[in-house]
Amino acid sequence: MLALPVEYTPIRARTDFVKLGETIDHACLICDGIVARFEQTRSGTRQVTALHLPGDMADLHSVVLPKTSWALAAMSDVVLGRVPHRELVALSDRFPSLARAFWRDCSVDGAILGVWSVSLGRRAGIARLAHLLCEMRCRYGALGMVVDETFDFDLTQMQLADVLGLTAVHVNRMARELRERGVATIRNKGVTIDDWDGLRAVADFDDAYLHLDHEAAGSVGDVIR
Amino acid sequence: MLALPVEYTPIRARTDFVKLGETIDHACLICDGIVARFEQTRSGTRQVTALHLPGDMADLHSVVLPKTSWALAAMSDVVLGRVPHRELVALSDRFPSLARAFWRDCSVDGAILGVWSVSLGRRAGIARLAHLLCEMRCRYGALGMVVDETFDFDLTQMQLADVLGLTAVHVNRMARELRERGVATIRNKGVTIDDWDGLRAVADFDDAYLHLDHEAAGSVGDVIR
DNA sequence: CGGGACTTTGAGGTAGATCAAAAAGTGTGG
DNA sequence: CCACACTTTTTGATCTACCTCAAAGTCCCG
Repeated sequence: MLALPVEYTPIRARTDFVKLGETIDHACLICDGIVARFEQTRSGTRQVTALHLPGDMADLHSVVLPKTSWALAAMSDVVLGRVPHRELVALSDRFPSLARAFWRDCSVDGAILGVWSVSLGRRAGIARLAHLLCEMRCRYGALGMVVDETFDFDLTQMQLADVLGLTAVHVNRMARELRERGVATIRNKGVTIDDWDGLRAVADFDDAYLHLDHEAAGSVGDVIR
Repeated sequence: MLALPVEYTPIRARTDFVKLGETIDHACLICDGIVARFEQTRSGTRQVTALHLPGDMADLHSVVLPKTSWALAAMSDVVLGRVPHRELVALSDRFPSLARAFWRDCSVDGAILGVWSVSLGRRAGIARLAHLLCEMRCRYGALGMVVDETFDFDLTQMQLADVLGLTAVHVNRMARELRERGVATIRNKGVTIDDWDGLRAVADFDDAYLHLDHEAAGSVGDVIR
């Protein structure tokens, strides 16, 4: 259906490849790896506001808001597909249903961020970490990337801290706690869910907000590839 | 331009008028008052994820995600304009630029939520409150509703606590602190900014994320009215 | 084999929670 | 216009989750 001129670019782990306040003319499709959207305070501490997995468009909203109010960082080695805004605008002009798919994608992004806000504002550290693992289990699951209740989610504890609004030291202790409770194990190169129901209970997790049930349409990434 | 069939409905203060998990067929334009979007944990504590002022569409994303993963509550007496999804879909089908305006509106909503997440995850209570006041000052300002550095922002401290991810007791102490530092005064029926630069410094505030500069297009509410 | 990044553990400090109760508003009916 | 009930604000005292600082242990890569 769509032969878009996607420009593939490899990005090294821990590179900030979109800066705050830049005006950009393309959107980033994640082909491989993990990308974090983040912002920071004046003192320099970071808060990650989204994690993007393969198939996600990391900054589809940049099509309608080309001046960024956030930045993007590669959490692992990443392969990016850069899609010009121009093409996406043309496409959304021609196909209203596609325009709505883009709009929907940005809305799901917002729904996820809403749930993260609840974690940041109202959940204890242990539940925040558990909740993140639940979400990642579901999202990797939808990509068919969970084998034996194990998936490759390889962030350093410092990176996790920036996602969870905690310090690396506290993340370490919470990870130990989850391991000792027998619900999940965070290892180098991969997370294993040892007790899904137990983990969900700790996290107070309900997957409805991920909107993974979407009738056949799949992700925006699917449409483009 | 657009004579949409808007159904006006008054809502009493502190009513939850859209429930979690509902499937809705209309979007809510705020004509008067303040509406909070919120979610809650199993234990019942709430986290507000957006505040909507007059002219805002509180749940434009429901057009593309009709099954809610959040709820709406009236923080004050509110006048709502209900707009059928059907009409908005028809409109976005016919006018691609309007579809993009809706998409943009949802993206700004996401940008604001991102900044709130940074506050929740990385800022101390005093800065969170200061940041919220800065944002409200800017948003009410854009509506022409700030007179003498004072605007009508009348939430109880418990409601503020649900926005800021704090307890009401702590909000009270932080409000006192801001008053004692001479930067802002929270009073019944209204907030006064006593020292804008001072408040901004406490908050670490930069208004770029609000995207208030939009070239003439104005808010989605403007388009509909 | 050596150096740098990451993880793990410990000890002590603090922002904010929790619990409790008094003071100040606000609205209602008589 | 007052009395009463109810909500909201304010203040105090104590507790705890999480931070900070520091150092040792582990892993990884050249």
